[in-house]
Amino acid sequence: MMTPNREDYIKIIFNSNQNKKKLTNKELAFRLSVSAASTSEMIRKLRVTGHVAEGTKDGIRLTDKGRKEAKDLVRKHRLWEVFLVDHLDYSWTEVHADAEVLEHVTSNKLADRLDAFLNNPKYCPHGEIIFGNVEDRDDETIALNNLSVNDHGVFKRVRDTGELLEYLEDIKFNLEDEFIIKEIQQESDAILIEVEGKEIVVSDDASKDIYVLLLNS
Amino acid sequence: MMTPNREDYIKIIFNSNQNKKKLTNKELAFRLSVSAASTSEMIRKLRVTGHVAEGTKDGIRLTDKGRKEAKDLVRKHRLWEVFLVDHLDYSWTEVHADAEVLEHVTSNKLADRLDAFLNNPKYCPHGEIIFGNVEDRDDETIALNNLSVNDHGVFKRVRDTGELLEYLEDIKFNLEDEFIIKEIQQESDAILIEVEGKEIVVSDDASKDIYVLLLNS
DNA sequence: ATATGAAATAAGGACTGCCTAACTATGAAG
DNA sequence: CTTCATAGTTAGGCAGTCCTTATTTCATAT
Repeated sequence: MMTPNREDYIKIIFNSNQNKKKLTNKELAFRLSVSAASTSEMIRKLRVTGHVAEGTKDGIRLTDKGRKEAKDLVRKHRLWEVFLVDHLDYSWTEVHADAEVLEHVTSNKLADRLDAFLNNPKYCPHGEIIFGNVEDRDDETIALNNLSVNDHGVFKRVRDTGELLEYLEDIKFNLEDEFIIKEIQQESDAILIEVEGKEIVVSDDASKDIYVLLLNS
Repeated sequence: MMTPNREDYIKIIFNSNQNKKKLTNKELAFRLSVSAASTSEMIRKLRVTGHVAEGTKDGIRLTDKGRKEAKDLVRKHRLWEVFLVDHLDYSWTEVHADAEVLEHVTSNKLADRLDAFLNNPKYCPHGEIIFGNVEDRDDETIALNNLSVNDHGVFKRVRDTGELLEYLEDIKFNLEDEFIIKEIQQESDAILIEVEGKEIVVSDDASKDIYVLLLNS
């Protein structure tokens, strides 16, 4: 009944719902690189199985059942990421591919045991919360692009979007590092940051995917 | 191209080939609980992909390519078993189900890293060798049913067949335990064994799946 | 030489998941 | 309020996997 494919649909819907963005059919199709007809059809099926809510005005939304399943998957994905990084020497750019397939074949027992083995981690290597161990972030992180010169804070979370991670790895960026904003460049809005004694430049685009905890305010 | 299903076919063929048993279409169908037509069809496909040898007289046999793939899978399966038992507190009766699905989604990178993490184990929890770390057993194990009264030896390997494992778990049987044959019962051929100060009875049937290293000779 | 059982083939069914093309609904601009 | 563009749905179909039963072919032991 639930296939990896259907699970991927559910995860994307969950993600959008979390971000309070109204998820349209078109957007979903785009994200999955399939036609709008395909998503219409799949959404219909997922309504039948009770994962996607019926007749909503505010875009495609999950039911409680669908949300539970999505959280389960995300939890498993992130637990595997922790394992891969902490114990198998994966870098944070490498983890995604393996975690992605593992999550779909992970029984609840396995997830629970893995969780215990990892000492119930609260965050994955990218700083995302692990459901079950934390329900919501207990700190108020905001995207880096909202900061001003002289603001200082600490990196807490990076949205997992391939290229960004590679760049951050290159410049030896680490979560929990403290930083201070030195300059925000004209035109580009790129941000010059001092962190751990070195200066790095983060493009405006990238800065939207880096979440920080502000320490001055 | 390779699906978990096809991989299961290959594993079964590999297993039979290892045991030098001529594998017939019928036997394969029986083991997979499908019709003979299904296996005929699948074998045809696996010949096309170069996994199963063409026109063999001695039953269905793998090609080098097929054998390599089977060994890979078996290796992954057993590595996961070691992980589950050694680090996630699985009992040896529990490991099979999870290892079975994990093996199909395990990249070579993941397998290698896991292998290193586990310190290149030579044997899985049932005493089977892990390819890559050992190519063949270096000891001469024989099935328990070949022994005579007063023979003594050490348990080395148990064929993974569900019920047997549960029974052995019940009686706190462990690999590497030393034992001595006290008695072989009339009629039933059941074997009375003394091991770790306690006496256990192993049915003739079960004894064929327990492999030991003989210490007296 | 033939009967028997094994294996292969033919034909088709149930799924999943995708597509294009056509149609319908919706909502914003005139 | 109508119109027009865009979003969404439905219909019909295709490819792929894996299975089935029914039938044919093949090998071999008597």
